[in-house]
Amino acid sequence: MQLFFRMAKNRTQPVVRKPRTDAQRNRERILEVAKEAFTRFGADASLDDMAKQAGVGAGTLYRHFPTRDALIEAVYRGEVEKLAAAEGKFSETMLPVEALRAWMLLFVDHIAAKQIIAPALNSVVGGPSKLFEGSRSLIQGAIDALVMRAIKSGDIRSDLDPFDLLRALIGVSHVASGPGWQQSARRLVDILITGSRPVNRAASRRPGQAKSEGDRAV
Amino acid sequence: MQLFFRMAKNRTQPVVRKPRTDAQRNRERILEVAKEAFTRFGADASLDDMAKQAGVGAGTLYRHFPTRDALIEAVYRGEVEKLAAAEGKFSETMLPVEALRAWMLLFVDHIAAKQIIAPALNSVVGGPSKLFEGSRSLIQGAIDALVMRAIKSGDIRSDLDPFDLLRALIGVSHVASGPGWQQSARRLVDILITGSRPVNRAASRRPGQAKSEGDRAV
DNA sequence: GACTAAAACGGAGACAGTCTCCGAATGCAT
DNA sequence: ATGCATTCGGAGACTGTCTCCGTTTTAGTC
Repeated sequence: MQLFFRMAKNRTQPVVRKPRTDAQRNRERILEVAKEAFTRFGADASLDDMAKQAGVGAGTLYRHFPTRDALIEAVYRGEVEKLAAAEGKFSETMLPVEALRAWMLLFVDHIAAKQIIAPALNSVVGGPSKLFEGSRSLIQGAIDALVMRAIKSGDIRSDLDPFDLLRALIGVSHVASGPGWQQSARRLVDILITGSRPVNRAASRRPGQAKSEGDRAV
Repeated sequence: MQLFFRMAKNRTQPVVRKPRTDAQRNRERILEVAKEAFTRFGADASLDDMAKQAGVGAGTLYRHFPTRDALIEAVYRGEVEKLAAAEGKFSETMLPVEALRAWMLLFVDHIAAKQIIAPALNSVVGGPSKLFEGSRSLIQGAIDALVMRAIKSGDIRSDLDPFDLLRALIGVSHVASGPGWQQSARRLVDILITGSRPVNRAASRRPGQAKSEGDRAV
């Protein structure tokens, strides 16, 4: 009976072995060290150094995480998941626009604070890279839901593409350095929200232009 | 007498020699090759390869441009200068907001099109790097002028920090990849402009929130 | 035109980081 | 206890950065 069961398993997947404990342990130590190293030395800290630091060979590190990006994603997947989870909470307890605003601010706080992830996130919106596919869908799902709700409530223009906002957020996260970047980021989020409101509720352009006619001299 | 004259010269500046023609020629060939290489292979194209391509030794390249950033700045200084010049033209011929919008779009077109420059521009808003100091002041001057004028005309909120907009633009430039980024960038510029209009002319928030109360279910 | 000091050249090589390969070690399943 | 799939780990090939210094070139002078 038991044998039969295993054979059935072997059909679908080669073998379903429990992952070796040392492999698991090494993986976690690498992640720990990597997080430390990335925040200390930036996105291009030496991978070989991390391996040494974690007490494993370079081969081990590269087997677990074939590329630098893969390692970065693994390190920060936790943050991404928190972010995705926050969407649900905000949507339940806040008004549509405010939920969107709160989530955007959280994005800036969580992501931009770890400068390392921002460059890597580019592959989310752009590159041919298939890495970050998991993170991408999580984030995309969250912002899609928030924007949809805000559009339905009438607080956000119906022609707003959530992906545009995501691009903008990643952009803002990119420049997360220099004095006062956090304040600046918050102001930018407000600007983005304001700029995403429906036209009839936002500026009526014609009067604005007409009025400015008198002020040509500067 | 002549000797005397030369000695006098030596006091102020070691010697005022005309720059060697080969140095000048090599410098230009390096720039040419570098532009090509950066656009073909991205920001981390091999510098040694460029040297070889330009028919000079690595030492020569590094003497002219001590760091990668220095080379990048030199390559794209032309673009930056065009951008700064455009500010004056726009300010003279267009209404304040429209000038600002046009310049922002030009920024996206000129800068974001060369993906290479965006990462380097980070040092403009952030890093301790003293490179790009020249470019920084040019760009900053342009956007300062545009925003000031738009504020005076009443079309833009008076508490808008031009530096915030600059940050946002650089951010947008950062994500200049993937399908349709150019359209997306244009939409984002519009959103930023709209979001920067004075509050009394933009959305009045309270009614918006009140109205949204009825739409909690989503 | 020949001379000379200053400047520029250029490539060998030291160094650092990435990534692979494969013999040795390990632990899961029986 | 044992076999074998899986993992380990580090030597080493490779690539790119940047420096050093002997050699070459040139502007300015006589």
